[in-house]
Amino acid sequence: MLSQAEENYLKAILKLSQKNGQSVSTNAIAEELNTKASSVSDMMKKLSEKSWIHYVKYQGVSLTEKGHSFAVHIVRKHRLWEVFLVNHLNFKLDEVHDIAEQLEHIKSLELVNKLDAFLNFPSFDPHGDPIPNEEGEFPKSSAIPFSELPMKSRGKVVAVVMDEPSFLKYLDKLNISIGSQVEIIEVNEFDDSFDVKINDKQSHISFDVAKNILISLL
Amino acid sequence: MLSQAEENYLKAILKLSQKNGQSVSTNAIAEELNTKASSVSDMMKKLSEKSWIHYVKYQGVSLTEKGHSFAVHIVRKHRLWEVFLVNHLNFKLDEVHDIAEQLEHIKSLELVNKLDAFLNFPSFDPHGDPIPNEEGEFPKSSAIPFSELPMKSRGKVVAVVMDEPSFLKYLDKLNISIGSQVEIIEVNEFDDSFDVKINDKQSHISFDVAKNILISLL
DNA sequence: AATAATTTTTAGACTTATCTAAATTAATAT
DNA sequence: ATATTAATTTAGATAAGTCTAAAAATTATT
Ligand SMILES: [Mn+2]
Ligand SMILES: [Mn+2]
Ligand SMILES: [Mn+2]
Ligand SMILES: [Mn+2]
Repeated sequence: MLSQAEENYLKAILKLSQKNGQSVSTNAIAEELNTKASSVSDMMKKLSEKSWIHYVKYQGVSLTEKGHSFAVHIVRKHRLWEVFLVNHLNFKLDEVHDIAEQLEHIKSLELVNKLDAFLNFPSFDPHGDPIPNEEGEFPKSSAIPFSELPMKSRGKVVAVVMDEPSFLKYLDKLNISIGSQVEIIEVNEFDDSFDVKINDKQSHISFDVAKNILISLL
Repeated sequence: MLSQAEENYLKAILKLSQKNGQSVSTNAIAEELNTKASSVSDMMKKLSEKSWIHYVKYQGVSLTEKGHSFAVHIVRKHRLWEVFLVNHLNFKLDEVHDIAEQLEHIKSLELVNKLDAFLNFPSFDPHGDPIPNEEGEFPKSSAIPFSELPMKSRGKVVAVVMDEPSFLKYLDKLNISIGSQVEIIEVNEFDDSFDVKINDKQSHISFDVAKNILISLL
């Protein structure tokens, strides 16, 4: 069974390899985890012996298939807990990361899947990051949060992340429902809100609302 | 900040001193935690230096005030998580302990209190064990689960642990509400169910129902 | 291609938590 | 009161994870 430290290393390697592609350097991992390069070297040797990563001295590391799917599983747990904390315990967006950083290490497959069901199988976390399903598959990339819709492009609402009645009621008021056509007209920098078109009618929505609406590009 | 190991030791000491009163022996702790007496001795020295326990060599240990209230806090977390797992994630009674054993170590006062509120400030966990409040006070002992009402004695329903609509509806059908007079007539060993009187009318309830109804003795 | 700068690894030390085996203290029985 | 037994502590090892400082390898620069 993986230690908490080992899990954090795997997650860091996943994050860095997703960002920069190819193999990940010792220094990059050290920086990501606020530790020293020498500690990373030690750990890489260990993870490599256990076949979680491919490691050639001085050449950087990459995840094995086994390592990759485990790292994805930790990310899944992290993001599901964040959904719980924000949607059900009323935490603010900026308060949940550190707690999820701990909760992601709780070991119980049943717990993860029951939590997933309880949350209604969300596809994105409160920060708009995609949540892999039980099989480790990320939601189809065609669905993105409204808040990340490219300028000028049009999209169709395909899902809603949050299931709070008050939120759904508010969407109703905004005339947003599954299937609505949407488009971002302008981003207001100072509060991250958006001037938008909903079914060709001009409207205005906050970032908090936009990130909870999933769009498929047209 | 306490390590997970230290927290488990404090909790074990609390549990043993609640059961047997007075000071707790090295061997008792070792057995409770499935470890060796020598490991316990080492840890006692450490906890004592940090003022979590009173420790005199060969004389056993007891919690300091600080140690006691911290241990109670861990118990609080453990039991609140158990309520969440059973009432909201549909875990069975026997499946939650090991998971709560991990969750109890998550560090965030805000999390505990928000969870408490989300669960509606329950007084007992799914096993019928009392849950201390934020101040570390256990629910007044006059309230006990129906399932622990002594034979022949009568009691009054003062609270309901579970807040599931389906459960409340079922209580309604059984004619049980706050203030109802209840009495246990007989315990059916093979399924732990009870023959009872509710407002002097004979009825039958399962253990699962009985443990979620809080009684104050008349 | 040789040198300098940077990155990475190794060597050695430290902390936490655990163990086995031996020594010590306390409790019990003669 | 001694001797025996049981409980507890100490001594010495080990494993995980981290660190600093030094050595080695790689990369960049002249
Ligand atoms: Mn973490
Ligand atoms: Mn997130
Ligand atoms: Mn525990
Ligand atoms: Mn319990």
